[in-house]
Amino acid sequence: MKEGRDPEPYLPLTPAMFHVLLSLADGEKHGYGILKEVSSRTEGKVELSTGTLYGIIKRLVNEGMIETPENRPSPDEDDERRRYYRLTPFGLQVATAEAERMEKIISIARAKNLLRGLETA
Amino acid sequence: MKEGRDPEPYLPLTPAMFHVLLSLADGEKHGYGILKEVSSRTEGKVELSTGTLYGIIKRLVNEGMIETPENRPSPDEDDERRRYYRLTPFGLQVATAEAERMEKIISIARAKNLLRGLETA
DNA sequence: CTACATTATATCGTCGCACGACGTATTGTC
DNA sequence: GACAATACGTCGTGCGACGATATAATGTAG
Repeated sequence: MKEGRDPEPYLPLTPAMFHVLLSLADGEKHGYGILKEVSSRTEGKVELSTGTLYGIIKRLVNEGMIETPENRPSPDEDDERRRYYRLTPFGLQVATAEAERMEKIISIARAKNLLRGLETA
Repeated sequence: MKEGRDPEPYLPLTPAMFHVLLSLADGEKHGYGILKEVSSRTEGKVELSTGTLYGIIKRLVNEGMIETPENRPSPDEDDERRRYYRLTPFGLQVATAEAERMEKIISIARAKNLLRGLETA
């Protein structure tokens, strides 16, 4: 069976960190692009500051959860200033583990009637 | 319509804080009882230290999310040492808002294929 | 009866992290 | 030519989690 690093010690992720991983989950992006994706995805509710973002990126790279792809995008639509990042397999594992952790908490919240049930119609 | 305080500025809750509110969502408990409930509910994965717990309790009381009930439990099964806490209506609102926030993130994670879909059978 | 574990509450110091402020530079628009 | 937007980054502050530590009552095993 696939035995990589254990994601557990990294949980729970901070909300900001999870937003960044989530943002990269469907394709590589550059820093500023992550900022904009998170903002639009959350309807402007989550506005990561650059201080938050670049600190997180540094840590994620150090921990091997994201990496910089070697090949630049098609040279015509490239921007020299941009630095791209993508999830590593381990980064994906951590993000998935965090999502599963949240799912469990949600089901408890549901059991305690904090949320409408799935079929309470 | 019911117009109380807005829970939004308090979100996202820290995982530890949410665990405490969640613990009180189905009835009042005392500090040590919260510790044990969280531990058993999470299968020992979340072990709040007393430093974490009593700091959180202090803040939650200050912010009006929890309160101490005036009446002690039936005097035979009481323990003088215990201090009980219960959710205020506002505390319930905040916990619910946090649960809803998590639900949204989970649905995004699902959309990006981080979790098995509901009907992927 | 005397240790030791458990129950129970509380404080303190450290460290990690989010965040706003600031800084620099390029590109695009009015 | 000015200003907004794009894009990267650092630094200081402050809050919060957590382990360590303290205190004390109760319950249990030897």
